[in-house]
Amino acid sequence: MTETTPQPTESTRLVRIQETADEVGLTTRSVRYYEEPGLLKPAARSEGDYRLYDETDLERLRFIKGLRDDAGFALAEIAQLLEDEAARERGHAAYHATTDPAERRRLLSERVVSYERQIETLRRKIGRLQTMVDETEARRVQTVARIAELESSKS
Amino acid sequence: MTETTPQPTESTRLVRIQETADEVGLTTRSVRYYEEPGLLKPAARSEGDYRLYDETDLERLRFIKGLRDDAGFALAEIAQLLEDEAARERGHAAYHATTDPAERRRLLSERVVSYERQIETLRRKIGRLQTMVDETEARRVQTVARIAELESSKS
DNA sequence: CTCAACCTTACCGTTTACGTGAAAGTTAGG
DNA sequence: CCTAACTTTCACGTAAACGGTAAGGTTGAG
Repeated sequence: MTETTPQPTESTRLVRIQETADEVGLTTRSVRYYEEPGLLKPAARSEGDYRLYDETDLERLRFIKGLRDDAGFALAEIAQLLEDEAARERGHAAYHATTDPAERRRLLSERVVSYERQIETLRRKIGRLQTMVDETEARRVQTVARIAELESSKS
Repeated sequence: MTETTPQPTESTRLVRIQETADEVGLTTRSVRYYEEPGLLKPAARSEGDYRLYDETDLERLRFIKGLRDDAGFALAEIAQLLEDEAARERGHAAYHATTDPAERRRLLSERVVSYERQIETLRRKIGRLQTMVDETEARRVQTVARIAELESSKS
């Protein structure tokens, strides 16, 4: 048992929490904290119980960070979005577990509804933000026009 | 001095905090709290120091609530946006205080930059949200296509 | 003038999303 | 095997954004 390096099986490179945090731009504290509301669980634990994350976890963390920073979602809301995603994946599994076309249609329909709910949530936020952009843009254009006026009358 | 009702001068109707809060859908606690970071100050105070708000204040509160609820901005960020707005208005005043075309152009340009900064901030958020919508939409479409497949092969 | 309803400031409590150690165990190079 | 660096689980601290309540002043209809 002279297995010094964990011998990365090539497809599953696992990193510890500090490297993970650095990689996605979070603190180790935040990464650990995200386990409480169930936002993510490390792909594995080392012999000595160290958290080990894989590439899927990193993507998930980037996704969470995006929602938090850019969209301003609370962790509870993010948890909801991720839960919906998980539900869809469970539906995916159930889909392959049956061959009954009617049952399959039902599962797929459920998924579509879930997607639509999520899109609705996001679109509502976008709508509000867009309104603000439009209003600001209108004022900007008006101001630019005033500048043009001054330019033309200065001759 | 049989002046019972404060005789609303028609243009400046002032309301107290409870009515104000109800009107915009906030609690009195929040409305008071917004004074701390300097988000708004009541238009006036009554003889006995009651806060009195005018229509401008109500609009401002609705604006704040929108940013908070829909856009998920922190109060500090909202304060920044409102400060920019205030700066633009000061520029507006300065604009009318001078007749020098060069100075006027400078002030207007400053305003445009301020508008653009705000638009940038909002667009960044929208962009991130839109990406999520697109991804979700793509999955939805794919799922709908799968349902159609099932439908066509059931005959 | 009276009194219920409303308001004031002040202060303590709460939730969220972490920051910051403390005390102890784990890893990995030399 | 030793040790520095990293990690673990508590556990307490903090800033933001309020909620709630106490103690007392203000308003305005009757």
